[in-house]
Amino acid sequence: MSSGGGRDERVNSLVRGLEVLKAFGRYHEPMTISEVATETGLTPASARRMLLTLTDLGYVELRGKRFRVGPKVLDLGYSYMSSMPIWQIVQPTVERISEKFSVSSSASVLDGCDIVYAVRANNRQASSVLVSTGTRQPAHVTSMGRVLLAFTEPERRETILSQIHFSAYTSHSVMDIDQLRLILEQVRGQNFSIVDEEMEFGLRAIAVPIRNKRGEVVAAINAAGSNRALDLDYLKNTVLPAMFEAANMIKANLPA
Amino acid sequence: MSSGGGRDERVNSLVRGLEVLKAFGRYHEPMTISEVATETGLTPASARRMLLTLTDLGYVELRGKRFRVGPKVLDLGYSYMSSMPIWQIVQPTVERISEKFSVSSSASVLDGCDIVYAVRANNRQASSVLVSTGTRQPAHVTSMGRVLLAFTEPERRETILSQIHFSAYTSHSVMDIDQLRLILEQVRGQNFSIVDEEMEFGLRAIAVPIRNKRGEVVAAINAAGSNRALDLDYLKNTVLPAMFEAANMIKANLPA
DNA sequence: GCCATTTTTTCGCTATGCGAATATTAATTC
DNA sequence: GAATTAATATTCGCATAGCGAAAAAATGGC
Repeated sequence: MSSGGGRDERVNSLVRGLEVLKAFGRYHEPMTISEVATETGLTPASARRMLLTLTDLGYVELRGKRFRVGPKVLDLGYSYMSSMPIWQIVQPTVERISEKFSVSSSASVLDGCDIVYAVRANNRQASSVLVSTGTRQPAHVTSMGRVLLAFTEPERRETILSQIHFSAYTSHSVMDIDQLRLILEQVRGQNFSIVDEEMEFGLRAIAVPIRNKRGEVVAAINAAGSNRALDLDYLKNTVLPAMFEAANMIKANLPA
Repeated sequence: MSSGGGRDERVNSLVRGLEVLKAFGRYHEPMTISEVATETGLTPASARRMLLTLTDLGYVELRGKRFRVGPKVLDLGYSYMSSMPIWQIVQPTVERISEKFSVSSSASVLDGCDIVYAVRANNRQASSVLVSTGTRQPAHVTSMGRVLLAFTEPERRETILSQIHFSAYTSHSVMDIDQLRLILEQVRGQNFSIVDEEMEFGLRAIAVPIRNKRGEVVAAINAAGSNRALDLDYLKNTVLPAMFEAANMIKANLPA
């Protein structure tokens, strides 16, 4: 981006301001000016200016001495949901799957090494994991992440793989990049993925890719629940066909 | 904000950049530089700089000649959800209500003249209205909006009321500020609201306030469905007590 | 190929936003 | 309550960041 002309085409004040907004997501609590300054590396005077600007615009609210984000920031995220017709189609679909199979059903996309949840319908008996639009989870230990990685362009995939930080979320978590490559190859072959207790004990999930009319994988959809309730045969023989069907229906309804 | 000192404490480049982000929510489609420039009033050179910055940061993606927001913008909205413990408590609650009564159940807050949805659990038989985190609806014709307005500080409420744009969403919509004031007074007295086909034909909803430990109303929770399925007696005698109970449970679980 | 439009690049310019320093206020310690 | 420390608000000199205009290059439509 700094190529050519020697002049920076990047608006640094915007970068700094967004950094302040981002800090609220990391900190999880209302913050004072000083805390924002510390969290962002800005001087107190700069942090204050950014905060006052964000407050003026309504994205941040001042309560006493502390700033916190207000509901208006949801507008920024909402633009993602409203600008892509796919989510309007997927939303009722995950609701149907959730109800039909008493599972938690979600759809997500890949962003960096994470999946980002876009829509979700939960059956409470299925899962007590708190997930909402925007929730991130590490792609490599989630069913949807596996699907999305498997069908990502090879070069891009290798870049992502090289950035993965392997952690033992459970004792079942994949910890090795070569093992993960094998898994993804398998996923590519079978066109679905199953993850069993790799991110969370007791949780089993199955995911399939959502393709657009050009055949490109644009999202993934899953069904998840406790492994006690979701027996593998049931998953493969009953749930999976319905999910392929759902993915095809979504594809059929996507604009060209 | 421009008070004192004669110097503007507002960072205009941040304002402009956020204006560009906001434009994507309005436009609902991928945009070219020129379209962004037109939509925001910036010059093409400025619009380009903002777009390149946002792209560099990952919030916007360039596809061919068009820019569109990427899933990373959901991080910005997510900071709202993650910084307030209330939504973690409310999420399973709305799921329970939705399942128990075969309704759509949501929670929202007031922002300007709108309610902004924070969490939702939908039963597809109940509602096919597409709502997700961040969805806005006019407060004055929604059950939750009525509750939130009723319990807003009087001065603030009058300011909001004076900004309401009365439209006939249906033939039942309230169209008069005095009538609305009467309704809100009633809501205050009974501590719940029912809205019947005021925003959407066939839709009936009931809402109660969620209070924090200090007794302040901080959100509203509702149950909604078709007026065919949700008979008024059932709503008042069966659903409403459960909602009061839910609101109390949420309050009990909120941090001090 | 021609023309209109859009995008990209360049660059002079100034006002924007910066950080340092100081004043004021608030919080903490004894 | 007084003294001290920390945080916030304000001021201001300054230089560079970001601007818009203009030109060059690229693209799209006929």
